[in-house]
Order: sequence, then structure tokens, then C-alpha cells
Amino acid sequence: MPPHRYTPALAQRIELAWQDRWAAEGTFHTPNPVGRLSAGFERVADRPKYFAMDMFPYPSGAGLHVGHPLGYLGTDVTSRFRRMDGDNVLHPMGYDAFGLPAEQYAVQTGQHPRITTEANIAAIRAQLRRLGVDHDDRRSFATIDPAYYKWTQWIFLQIFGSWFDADAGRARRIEELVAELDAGTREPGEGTNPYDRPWAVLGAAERGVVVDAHRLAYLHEAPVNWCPGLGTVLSNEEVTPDGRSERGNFPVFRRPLKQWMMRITAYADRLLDDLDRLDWSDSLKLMQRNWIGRSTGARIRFAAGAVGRPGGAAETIEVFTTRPDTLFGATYMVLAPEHPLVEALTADAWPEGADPRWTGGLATPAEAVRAYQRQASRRSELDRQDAGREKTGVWLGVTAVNPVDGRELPVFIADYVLTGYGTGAIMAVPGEDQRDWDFARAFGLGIVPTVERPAGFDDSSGAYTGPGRMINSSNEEISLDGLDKATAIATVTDWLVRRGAGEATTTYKLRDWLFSRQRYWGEPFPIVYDEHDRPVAVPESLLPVLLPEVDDYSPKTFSDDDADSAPEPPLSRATEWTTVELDLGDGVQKYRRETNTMPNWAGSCWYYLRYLDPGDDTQMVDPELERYWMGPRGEGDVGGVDLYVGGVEHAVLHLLYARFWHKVLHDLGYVSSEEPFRRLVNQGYISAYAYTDERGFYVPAADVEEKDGRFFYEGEPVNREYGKIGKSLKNMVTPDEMIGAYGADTFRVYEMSTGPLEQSRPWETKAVVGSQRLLQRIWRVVVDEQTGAVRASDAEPAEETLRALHKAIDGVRDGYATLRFNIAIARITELTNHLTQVHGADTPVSRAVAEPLVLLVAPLAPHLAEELWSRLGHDESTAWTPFPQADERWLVEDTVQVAVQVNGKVRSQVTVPAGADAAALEAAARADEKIAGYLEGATIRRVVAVPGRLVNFVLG
RNA sequence: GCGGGAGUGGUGUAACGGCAGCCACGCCAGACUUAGGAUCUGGUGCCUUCGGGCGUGCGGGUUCGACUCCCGCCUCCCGCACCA
Repeated sequence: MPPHRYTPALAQRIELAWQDRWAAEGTFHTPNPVGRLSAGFERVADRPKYFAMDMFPYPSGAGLHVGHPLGYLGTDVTSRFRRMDGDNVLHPMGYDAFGLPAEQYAVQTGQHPRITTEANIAAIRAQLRRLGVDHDDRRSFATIDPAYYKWTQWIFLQIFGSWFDADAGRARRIEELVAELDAGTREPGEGTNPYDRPWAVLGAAERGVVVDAHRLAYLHEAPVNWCPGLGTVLSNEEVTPDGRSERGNFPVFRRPLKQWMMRITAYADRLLDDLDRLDWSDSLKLMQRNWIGRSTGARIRFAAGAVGRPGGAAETIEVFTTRPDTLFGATYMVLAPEHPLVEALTADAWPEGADPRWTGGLATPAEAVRAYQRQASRRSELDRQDAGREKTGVWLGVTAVNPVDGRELPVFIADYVLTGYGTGAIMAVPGEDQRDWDFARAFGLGIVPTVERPAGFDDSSGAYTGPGRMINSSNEEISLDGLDKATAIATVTDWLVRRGAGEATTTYKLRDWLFSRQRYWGEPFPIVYDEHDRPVAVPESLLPVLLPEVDDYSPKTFSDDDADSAPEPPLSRATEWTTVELDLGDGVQKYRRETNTMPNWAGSCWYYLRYLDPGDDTQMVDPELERYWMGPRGEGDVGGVDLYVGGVEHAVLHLLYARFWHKVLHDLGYVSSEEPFRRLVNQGYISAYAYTDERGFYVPAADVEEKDGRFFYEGEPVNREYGKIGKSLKNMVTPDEMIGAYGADTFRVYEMSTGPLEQSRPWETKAVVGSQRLLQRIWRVVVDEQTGAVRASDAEPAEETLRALHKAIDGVRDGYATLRFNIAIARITELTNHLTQVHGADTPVSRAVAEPLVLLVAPLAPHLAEELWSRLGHDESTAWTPFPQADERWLVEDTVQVAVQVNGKVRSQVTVPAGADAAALEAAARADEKIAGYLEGATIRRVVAVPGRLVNFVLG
């Protein structure tokens, strides 16, 4: 072994030394334009800014595997490249540390969550440092730091202290609402005034209730997702489609509870519309669009209940439909089983001769309704799916009246109508809706077609949902017959408005965000309750409201399926803390603290802003810093982080919540940007093979041998499966192991070489050696393996070598710029292989080529590059050395080889001058012996000659 | 069911509508070695009668020319899923 070979041991020595030096010299300290972190800004003042960021890690106890750093390395390579290429780059890293897993881990280990969490953070920080990432460590923080969550609480107070002005389409301060209400220029918004009297005559306490109902953060008693197994309520986004908790997979039940909500629905339109202005993948935008779920249609009111219910008062059923044009085809109505009108509408007795299918076989409507409601509430979401699309329901014993033709429509409850969407009630049009058709079929209800069917359509086979002219749709006042869908919708909606029976409207699938959790390990709310139990903001001067120490921070959990249990926040046990005496302007009073805590999404909603100066204890973020790092880049630009990399699993959780908070902060004037993340990239996942033996047990993947496409462990055949990496799958490979075996640079190059950043890929330890060989060859270009001396010569490089160099520069730049690091590595490899081949052991590579090569590889293998750069005699870090520019002169060849095709098949190659025109190309091609053979005696129908590309003879 | 994405050598992948398979792993051969799981060099899509033929999931289309664009299928992955 030559004494100065680039071995793993040498790589590690080099890496540790450079990591120390970077830390000591503050190489990656990014200067702000103003404030405490502005030292050295003159150096970068004329540079454009570039803010690159990862979704910060959650410091769980499980440790990192080789899949975790992929995204971090992607932003690292990018930030290093952009810095070398002349940007002022901000690349920070922090830790998202409140939340369920940390709390559960702490409960398991019997340690306070702060202790385990901080230990985990230290471990991850050390691992990241060992990978050589260029984070500015002065800007790091964790969401559990009081100096951080002080501002999380402060933002909550801003949200609590504002309301959404629907006319202006933005949030405004609550004081402005009160002023307008007092001035009489505004009345309370819809659904905010329970008193049936105008604002002017309301008492102080009543006014308080009305104001609170406007707030963007508000207390609300409503059915929420209660998870007894976790002992906490959850947001819609945290519940899986089959009705279980995303964390822990426990059953979740709908239960009315009074909880904090955030009025994210007020922002539905902006969250939806502004997606068009973001540089995100289409699939991710689509996920958000689907989650917000905007649909336009009409609300229509049906009088109901008087018929078949002697002496009963009429009620009004309001439905939402996207197809008001089909109103004439409504033949019955359905309420969700939990609809508030169900009780009032239920008839005392079945009318004479009631269809037994409609009554559930029970003696009275009340019995049937109660039985069906019980059945519906018992059934979890999963059961509902298992039951397939078979429609069930019972009749209430009453009818409603179709406003358009006076026809009586029987009113049912059925679980295919959901409480949470639209108004929780529908008009059923079996002719044009498949679900209604299914129900009508099962219950023997009529079908009235209102859209003209194509010839041969069979109404007994299903609903018709295609296009067509309206039919069967007229009364004395209007006729939709013959109209197309859009015109019919406009016509009937207009008529409904004039009759006061409905109006055009928009609904969303998005629900308000359930914001409280019955957990210890989270941000306390900066809220206290007064003697009337009204929530009051804790004054800014008293922030942060510190999370108190308690003896028992474990949540009160229940048996998984104990749906009737009630949440009990751990903080309620901190009895000394829960009551507090404060002077909030009217003398010292006793207050009761809010004992819920915030969900773990709170801290990640705004952390990108805190990176700009985490040490600022006077404000959330300096507006000038926000403008510099996040501000719009011109008219119409949304601003935001320039590159945000993270997993796709946050498509509708973190990314929606953060956008919402950002828009509120924008409306209130705290940030100039309209969106937090201008460009978002979802990195792929790294998967691995796992192997099971005959009994189905996992065997160590590292010891499995392949023979002729089959796999063996200790001589016995095993099965291969492909998927996650994990300890229990016995296929865990850690970055530490790889760094120990090859060094961080090799690990970095390997991870980046296996595909574009967005691409998922398998891990293959045996392929890592290829990246090591590349780095060894680059090392040999600069360093003599026998003597350790620098080999580079001062000779002029050969023309051919210059062409190879500049072609590589061009390709490497493209690869870095487009996050296709595999391309950059392929071009670097080509250049290196070229140099290795042209220059044997005795002819050193020219410095004019070796130096750019070192700089090309610097973003990928920064330690190696620093070492070689320094040995080449440079004092400055590669990080602050300009990235090589390709010289056009060396990108164009003097002569080019072009393919010559005959009838589209390549038959020969000719070499022509680079500038040769079509005629010259054709002449050269005809002169070629092989081609001449093909052309002889043939009729040439056409000749296509593309300069620099090819010639194609089309023979007839 | 609806929506989105993807199908290229044994493997990961690459190709402004213009020579399919760059680069790497693996494999084969060789060099240097006491040795090789180190390093270096060469070869490696398939078939072949060595002329060539066939090849980018399948079938059509547009084009002088299609991995690339269009239409219809198939398969896989992801998201949503009784959303009125």
C-alpha cells in the first residue's frame, strides 16, 4: 500500500481536522445585513441572497440511518455550490422537539422529556457535524427553548388578537373590529352573535362572547377527534382515513369537547389560489388542493316537517349541492344521522302503509332513528368502508317540499351523508348521482331524469353523470329545458335567490384546525380564564409562559376503545401553577390557566423566521432581516425560502399550517412575504432489502449472500423483501458505520450519486466503493501516493484536456443547479478518468486543470477539496473561492462527428468542421464509402441535414 | 372508483424530437502483488451464420427521424376515497 493513499483512515483524519477548522474560523457564518449577526456583511453585500433549508429533524431516540441525511446533503451541496458561485447563502438547522414521540419515549425511559430530547439533539448535531454540513451553528435552536417558544406564544396571541375581515379578505386586529362594531359601521358576523339582539344593546359580557367568536383562535365546543389510547384530541390531519391516530394507530372517536380551534378555513381561498404562485411539484399542490377541497354550487332551503306531522312546526332543511341544475330531479332528501334537525323533524308515528324498507322494521320513527343513530356512531370509519357502498338509512316519517315544483320529498337519515361536509344534508337526485341512485334502488324511490341521455342509455343500470341538455325541468315561472349545465345552474340559482330559497355558495373540505392537546410536552397557551370563564391573553411582558415542572408528565390514557372517557391535561395536575394572580388592568385578580398545550406543529409553523436571528429577544423577527432573506423579488412574487427540502409526508400537515400562520403574520404586517416556502422539493426515500428465513424471521441483511439470483443466509435460502430500513428488519445501516468504513466524503458522494434528489432509491452498501475509488483518483491527480508531494505541474494543458475540463464544468454546474447531483458526479468522473488515462504516473496533471477539478468536487466532498486546495498552496477555504466558469471557447469543437442515416438508420459517421452547413454535411456524407454504397442506384427522395447533428437520406 | 407519477441492460441510472444505455455497481479478462474484499487496465444490452439483425412495458399515430410528442391499453408506486 502506498504510504500517501487516500484511505478511509486518512479521509477521517482530514475530515476531523477541517471540521475543527471550519468551526474555529466560522467559515459558514452567514452575515445578516443588519443587527447582531451582521459582522462581515461588507464581504457579501453585493451578492444575491439564497436561503436553503431542510425540514428540521424530530430528535427521536431511534437514531439516524443512512436514509435520513439524503435531504440534508442535498441542501448542503446546493448551499455550498451557491456560496462558491457568488450568493450570500443562509443554510441553518434547528430541532423540532415538542410533541408526542418525545413524551412517549420519556415515559418509557422514566426520564424527563427535556433530558432525553436534549440528549437526542446533541447526538444528531454531532452526526450532522461529522457529515461536514455547512450549517451556521450560531443560528441553531430547538422549539423547546423558552427563548423560542416565547415567540410561538406571542404569535398565538397575535392570532388570538385578530379576526378575518371577509370583505377585505385578510386578517385584521380585533380592536379594529370592536371599533367598527361600536361605530355601527359593522354588525357581528354570521354565527357570532347568539343573543338575537344587535351589538348596540348587548352588555359587556355578551359583547365579549361575540368578539371571541370572531377571533382566528377561538374556543369551540364541537365534535372533535378524541383518542383515548393517546389520551388527547387530534386534528383532522392527524387522523388516518380509517379513523385511527397517525401516531400509534389507536382508534379515534368523534366526541363533542370544548377545544381551541384556529380559523384556517377563513384562508381556504388564499391557501388554494396562492398554490399557483409557488414552485412546488404538481403532485404536492394537488394534495393541498384536494385537502382544501373547494367546490362551488348552491345552498337550497327546503321547508320540511309540517306534512305527516300533525301539529308540528315546519323546519327548514338547508342543503348544499354542486348541481342545482338538477333540482327538478330531486326525489327525496337525506340528513346525516348526527344532523341537529333530526330530532325536531322525527314524526310521532309512521303514516298509514309506510314502506317496511323505510322504517327499519321498528314501531315508531323515534325508535328507528335512535337505533340507526346508535348504529352509525358505533361504527368506526373503517367499518363504514368495510360495509362497502351498500346504502342504509331510515325515514324520519316526514316529507320536505321541493321549492321548485312543490313536490313532497320523503326525508331520510343515512350515513352516506357526512356531518362535516356542506350542510350535512342533501337533496337526492338519483337520476344524476350514483350514490343517490344506489340508495333509491335499495329503498324503492323514484328516479326523474333531468339531463338528456345519449341514445341507448339505460337508467336501470345506474345514474347518468355525463353532459347533456336539461329536460323535465320547468314550472310556471322558469324552464331549464334545453339549457346546458352552466346556464341551467345560473338560471335556477337566480330564481332561488329571488324566492329567498337559496343562493350560490362555496364549500370546503378543509375544517378549522383543532389546536389544543391534552399533553405535557408542548407549548403552554398564553391564556388565562377570568371569573366568567372567558379566555384572556397573558400580556406580552409576561411571556414566555414557562412549562411548569410536574411530578407526573405522563398523559392520562384510557383503554383504546373507551369512547366515553374524557381528556385530562397533565398540566391540570400542576395545582400551584394552574391558578395565578395577575393585574390585567382592573386590579389584581385570580385567574385560572389554560392547561392544554399546543400541538407539535406549532413550533414548526414559523421556525424558518427565527433562523434569521434566533438571539433577538425583542421581537419575533427583525422586519429588515425578513425583507432581506424572505422578501418578494419583485411585483407578484410571493417571497419565502428559496429552497425547502423535506419529506412528502408533510404535504397537508406542516406545510398547510405554516402557510396559514405565515399569511396571518403577513396580514398583520409582520412579514413582507406572502408565502413561507417559495420553492419546495420532496427528497426521495432510501429503501433497503430485508430478508426473512423459512420461519418468517428477519436475518441480518449484511450477511446474506446472493447466488444465481437467489439469496442465502448461512447456507439456507431466504426471502428478499424491499422497503423500510430499521433495526427490527435487521437491515439498518447507519451513517456512522459508513463514515467509519469510508469517510464522510465518500458517503456524501455515494448518496448523491444514486439519482436525482427527488428520486427514491435502494441502499446498496457494496456500491459505495465506487465513490471511494473516484475520490482516490482525484486525490492521485493532485498528490503523489509514494511521496505525498503535490504533483501538479505548471505546464499548459493539452487542448483535448481543456475541452474535457470545460465540458465537465458545464455539466457539473447544470447538475448542481437542477439538484441532479448524479449528473454532476458523472461529469466529474469523466474528467477524472480522462486525466488518469492521459497522465500516467510520470506526467503530472497541469495545475490549470487540477485546481478547477478540486473546486468542482468541493460541494460534494468538501473535506477532500479543502485538503487538496490547501496543499495546492491556497489559504482561503474552497467555500469562498469562486466556482469555475466554463469557457465557451473550449465547449465548441473544431470538428464534429455526425451520424449519417439512411432511412432513419445510422449507417456511418463522418467528421466535418464544426461550422459546416447542411450542404457541406450532405457532401461529406455522400463522399463516405459506405453511404455511397447505400445510395448507389437508389432514388433519393429527400435529404435531411441538421448541422452539428446528422444527415438522413430518405430513399424512395 | 377518481387524481398524480413512473416503466430503459443483472442493478442504480443517463440521453435540447437527432448515434439509446453517459457514470457507477456487479460480472469477465488481464497487470501489479506473499496475498487481495486494495489499486490499475481492458471488456460487458440481447441475438448472430460476424454480413448484420433486434432492442427503451404493449398496440396504434404524428415525423425524414420518437425513450422523448399524441391516442388507447397493461403494470407498479403515491395521494384521495360515499365530499353531494
